[in-house]
Amino acid sequence: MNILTQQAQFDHPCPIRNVLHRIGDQWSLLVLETLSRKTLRFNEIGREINDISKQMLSRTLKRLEQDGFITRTVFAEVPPRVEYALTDVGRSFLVPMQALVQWADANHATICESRRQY
Amino acid sequence: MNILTQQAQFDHPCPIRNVLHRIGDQWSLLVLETLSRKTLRFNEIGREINDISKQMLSRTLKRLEQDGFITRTVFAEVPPRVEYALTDVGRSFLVPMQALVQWADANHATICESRRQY
DNA sequence: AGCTTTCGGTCTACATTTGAGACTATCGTT
DNA sequence: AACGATAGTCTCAAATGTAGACCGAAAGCT
Repeated sequence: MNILTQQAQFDHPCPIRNVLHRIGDQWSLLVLETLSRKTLRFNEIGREINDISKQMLSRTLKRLEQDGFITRTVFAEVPPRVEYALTDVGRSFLVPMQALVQWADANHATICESRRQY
Repeated sequence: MNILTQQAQFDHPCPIRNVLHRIGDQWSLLVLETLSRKTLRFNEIGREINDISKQMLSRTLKRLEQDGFITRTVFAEVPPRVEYALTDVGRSFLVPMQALVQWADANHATICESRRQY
């Protein structure tokens, strides 16, 4: 039993593993990285990521909002405008996230070589 | 288009996004964290994580091995013994990963509170 | 002697998640 | 008058994940 599992197995509502499970899905990191530069609208995020379906973008944004990483602001206009922006929590998350991205950047050549040799 | 997407969309074999996609799955971080303390056998890892299926453990270990994060050593014994250990690359990955874990630890109460309020 | 457990997986059948694309209503442009 | 943009939701099909049976040989227990 490690730090990631010790609470999850007792169905605690909020173990570390729970947190990592959210950010460790297919799209969350990508969305947060996209929002790290500036506030964006729904379709703008979709166009940046380029291969995310509307459904998954919608779900991912909703969960990130629930968890307090981002805010969702609706403007009463037609056509509708909805803007997504990082919260303080979201911005503080960028620090460890960018360390990860940098590691990936520095090591991806090595990893690809490893895959090729396999 | 951001740093994570710019190469993936051109089907480059090894963009940063490719790397993060692997580690950003359901189980990879958990397995790496489990192996961070010591070398373990297949079923030992399964018991530590506790709620991973054998199939996913098998697949996850195979991909981590392909990508060069871990080594797989088979001992010609009966019953069989197969040991998994971190490589240098795997160990270097622990640095940014543990920063993430610490962030999750420090912020999970806030996140849970945010979920509750939603 | 015979039964159970263990090892590291693979296989199959079922459940859950994801993706592609249609659909919504309103307004500005052509 | 038709078209596209807006932010989503809905439905159906495809992909992915889970649970549990199964494998063969050996060691431990009764």
